[in-house]
Amino acid sequence: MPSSLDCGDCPIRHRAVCARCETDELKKLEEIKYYKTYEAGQTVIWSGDRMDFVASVVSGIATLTQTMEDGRTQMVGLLLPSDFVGRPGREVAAYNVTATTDLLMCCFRKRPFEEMMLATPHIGQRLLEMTLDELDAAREWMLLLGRKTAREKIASLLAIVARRDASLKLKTSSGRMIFDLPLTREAMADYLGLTLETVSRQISALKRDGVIELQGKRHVTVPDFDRLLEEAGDDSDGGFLI
Amino acid sequence: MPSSLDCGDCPIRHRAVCARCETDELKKLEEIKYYKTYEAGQTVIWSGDRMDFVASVVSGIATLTQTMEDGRTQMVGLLLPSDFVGRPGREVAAYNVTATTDLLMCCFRKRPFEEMMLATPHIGQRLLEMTLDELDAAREWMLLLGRKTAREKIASLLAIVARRDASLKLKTSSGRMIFDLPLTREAMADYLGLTLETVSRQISALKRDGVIELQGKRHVTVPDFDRLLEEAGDDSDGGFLI
DNA sequence: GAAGAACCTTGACATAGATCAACCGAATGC
DNA sequence: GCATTCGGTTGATCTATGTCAAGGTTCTTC
Repeated sequence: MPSSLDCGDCPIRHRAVCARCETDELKKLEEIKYYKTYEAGQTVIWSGDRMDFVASVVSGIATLTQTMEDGRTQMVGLLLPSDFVGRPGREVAAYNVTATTDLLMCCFRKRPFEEMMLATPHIGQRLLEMTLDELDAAREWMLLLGRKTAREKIASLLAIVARRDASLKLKTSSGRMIFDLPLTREAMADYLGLTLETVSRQISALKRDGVIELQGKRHVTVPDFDRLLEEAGDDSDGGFLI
Repeated sequence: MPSSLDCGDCPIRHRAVCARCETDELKKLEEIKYYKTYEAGQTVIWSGDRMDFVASVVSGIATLTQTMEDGRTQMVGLLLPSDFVGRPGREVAAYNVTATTDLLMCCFRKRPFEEMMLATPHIGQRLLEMTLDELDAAREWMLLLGRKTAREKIASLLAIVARRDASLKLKTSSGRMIFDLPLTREAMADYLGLTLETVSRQISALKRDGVIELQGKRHVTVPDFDRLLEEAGDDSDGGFLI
């Protein structure tokens, strides 16, 4: 059924690279697109591999990671529905891309996509906007990695996931919030520049202190979102606009 | 004299946002541009302030920093000649921008620049390219912040500065390299997510181990660039293409 | 329903880097 | 010429987080 999806019915229609496209532009995109699925845990691309497509995440979650020769790994991107993968003009993948849940991607062969970008300013404009947003997120993340304590890192991650989840469900980010963690403790550690043991301990500590409640390992209840933000060390003024 | 600079003679002509512009496009840009200078140490903008211009760094160095309420600060961008400051479509600065050396900026009032961007695809195209480069750099930096040791962080910073300096002088990045550090120990600490004491100690250690030589506090000689890269823990294959 | 395999938690201990503090040298100001 | 400030170095000590190790749940597979 994925291969029959019509752009008009696409769940990420208004947020992805194609968000600004007119119907005729969409029709052209439709001609060069194809769908691809990956199972949870599967690798989408290895860093250094030739990559002859770019893509949008339609559903599911993927991660971008970098690794050092000795195996230390750092997540450098968390790809959620509507996020874009790949770089026009680049031949080779710069990061490992891994599906952390079952994943559906809307792919475009690179060459035709690049040509369309030149012919269709709307695509480039939207991609610029999305890239600037990602750059802002990366900079927020740099503050987290460089200066926050382990507890603040965990609280920040929980706040980010909570907010994203709320925005998907069109709810406000305040008061009591309930959501599922889409990441293992290890993936969280890779996101936060910690070890998985420290992640586990700090989650236990936040639970003990009543900042969060847990049902199982992944299902989280935040009784008071403002309290969580305090723990994250973020400026109270909100920050993230997404 | 800055205000009389002609785009044709501009030192960053072929690397800045205007790099792809044709002569007639350049002429239009020339009408809305103005120059501004800042002294070393001066703040260009405070995070949260209204910002009614965007700009290119023409000469000198500036930093982008984020701070937490309690004063912890993390550098999230190092702006070198040709780098772009500000975000089209954003009213308010998201970061502190500080001149670390005397600084010359080529400014455009935001509104006219945004209009030109819509009318002139070359500008948006180039800005996209530059933003993607910055995102890659930010991700490299995230690996550094999250996973590298203090010694590797210092070595990485030295390698980055060395490479940038070499590319300015149109030299190759290998063998013996000599350059000046454009940052204080404190600014390096803010870049690397360390304290200035740790920076100082690790620089002394690299010196003791013969990885670098120092003349004064800022003038650095790297006898063997490959050795430095090993210390940085980077994949031997180079990485940075700039 | 036993045996693995993931995934997670917790404890004991080690250590890299932070913190606190003293001091140095070169500018800068009076 | 003396005092002050700024940027930097180095030492002693503390601590947050990493490392190593054991054990617990839950789910899958046979």
